[in-house]
Amino acid sequence: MKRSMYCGKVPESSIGQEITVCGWVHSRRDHGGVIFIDLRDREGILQIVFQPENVSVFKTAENLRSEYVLCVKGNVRKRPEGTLNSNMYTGSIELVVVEVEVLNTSAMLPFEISDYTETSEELRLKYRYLDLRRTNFQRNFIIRHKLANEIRTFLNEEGFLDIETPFLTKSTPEGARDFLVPSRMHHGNFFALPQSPQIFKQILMIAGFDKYYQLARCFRDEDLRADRQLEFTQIDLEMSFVEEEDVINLTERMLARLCKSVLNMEIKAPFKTMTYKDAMLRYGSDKPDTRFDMEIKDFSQELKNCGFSVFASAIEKGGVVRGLCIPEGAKFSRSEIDALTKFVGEYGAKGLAWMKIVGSSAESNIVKYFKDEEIKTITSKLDAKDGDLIAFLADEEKIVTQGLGALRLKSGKELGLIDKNKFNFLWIVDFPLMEWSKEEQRWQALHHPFTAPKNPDAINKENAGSQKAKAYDIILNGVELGGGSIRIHKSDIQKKIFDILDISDDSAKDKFGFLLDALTYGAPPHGGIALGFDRICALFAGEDSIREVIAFPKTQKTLDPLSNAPSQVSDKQLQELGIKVVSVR
RNA sequence: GGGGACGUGGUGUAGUCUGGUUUAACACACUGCCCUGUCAAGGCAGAGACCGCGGGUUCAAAUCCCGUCGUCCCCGCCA
Repeated sequence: MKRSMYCGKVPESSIGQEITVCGWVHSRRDHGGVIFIDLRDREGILQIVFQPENVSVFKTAENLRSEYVLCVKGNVRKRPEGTLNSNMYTGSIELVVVEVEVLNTSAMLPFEISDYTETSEELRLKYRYLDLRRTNFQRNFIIRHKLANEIRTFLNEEGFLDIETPFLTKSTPEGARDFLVPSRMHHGNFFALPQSPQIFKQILMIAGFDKYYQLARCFRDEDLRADRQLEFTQIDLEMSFVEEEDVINLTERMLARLCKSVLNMEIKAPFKTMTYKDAMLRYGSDKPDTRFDMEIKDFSQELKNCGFSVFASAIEKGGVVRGLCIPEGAKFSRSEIDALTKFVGEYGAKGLAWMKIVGSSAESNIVKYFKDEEIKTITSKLDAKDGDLIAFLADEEKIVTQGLGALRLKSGKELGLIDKNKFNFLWIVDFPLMEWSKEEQRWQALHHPFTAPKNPDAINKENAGSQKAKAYDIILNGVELGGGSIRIHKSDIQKKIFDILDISDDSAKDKFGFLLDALTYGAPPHGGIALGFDRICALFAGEDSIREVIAFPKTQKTLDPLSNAPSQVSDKQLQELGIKVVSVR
């Protein structure tokens, strides 16, 4: 018997035909005199009917169990009146068995392959091949494939060339921790797996390829989160002879096309744009979720002379006072407010000041320190209404921004203010080029040190903090999909930037010398963007974690329960690589 | 490196706060039987866990304490 169709794709028009399908026993409903099997393949489910007239086939059906693999030949027919299932594509038809072959049996499953129960992720990952049989996974990876395919088609049409860059590259200690690969031929030397193809794609521009793209695997040896894995895929692209708006425009057209072709969703371009400064001030985040309002307001001017010493002194020390109105928060109990205080404490806030709005007045232990007009300013600026809670943070700007930003997001989620059907794309622009690192006492690039300044002639060590970058991040529903920039294409400017970043000539030469050299041989103006492909897949599939769109992910402790990686290696292997294990933690 | 939540038959959970009524409960899955229109099928019967692991307190521990391991979430980190 040879398969002629996918179970999930049998059309109503095939009624009356004899077809052959293959798949897994999804469920079995034995009525004694008639047995139904839901046969599942990657496209969906088809109901198979076994009737007692066909004695040998019926006997086989009585012994079928979950996840047995079958090949079934039968006749497609319309289901009898009143037995239609409108929840499935094949719900109006069924296959009456003529012949069945059991291709394989299955042991009892370690967990149910059901859309109705959640199993621990550890177990699911250990038996990933079973987990991946779930219909939502089959759907997720079809979406992932469609997205990848559509991206390639789009970029090909736009004249981009898909060029591979190496996995075995040079370690560049700026940025994330590298995965190191020991060199057998050169003991004591190491390759690094790429954190991104950044330098190579710039060199491809210098080489004249003009438009490059790659669905590039990247590696970062950092701690994991729901949206981070050790290895991940990014849509990496670079273009020559362009400015910011060219890359932005291309990205918008690509994303709008993905929405249309994969989700059948119309997205209007151009997308909204917000400056970095605005995003941090109003949303407390460089990746604001604009699906709900709840904007943060600054009171550093209005309250600098207020009677509440915590606020006044914070402002005097150069900090800020900002507030957030949580709708219907006045009903929060003391312990609920304590929990909020603890929550903002995770971001360094030493306390949380609050006022409950009851009727038209404010109530709390700090209200007495404020003049009536100050309260009025606060409530009107925040548009606070009866029953709301106003939360304030007073501290250095970074702590206030992060704390209120996180509180806004948490409250928005918990109060159900987020419309899950919205797809809000947003560009963040006008990024600072550098920020001061207190730990290292030096300037650090906000994106990376190859990002072009808006005004390269004006920049110096004194004004570096106020300089803007030709950089842009694309945000979707509060998730950073990716970012890019126009790069520096002149070696003198690149040297100047390294100088301001306190990367010495020797060190720059050692780390990035090959790029600096390349910039001296006719580098064209160029720029690009890198988008997190896994995050895009997760958002398009409606998943919260990128692990749901990656076939074989690692656990949070960076283990693979399926293969048991990482694992110890033999002494012989280590010897060949010239590696001595000094201590084992 | 730090904070939090969780860990109970194959799976998902209840029981833990307030130790004893527990012979550890329920649902699903599993095994057997019944059933000709179900679709998260139904009915009857059955098997299956010394409650992550180690130690302690107590007459008595799934329950309290200490330690440890594992998973997830968050902070740091992720140019």
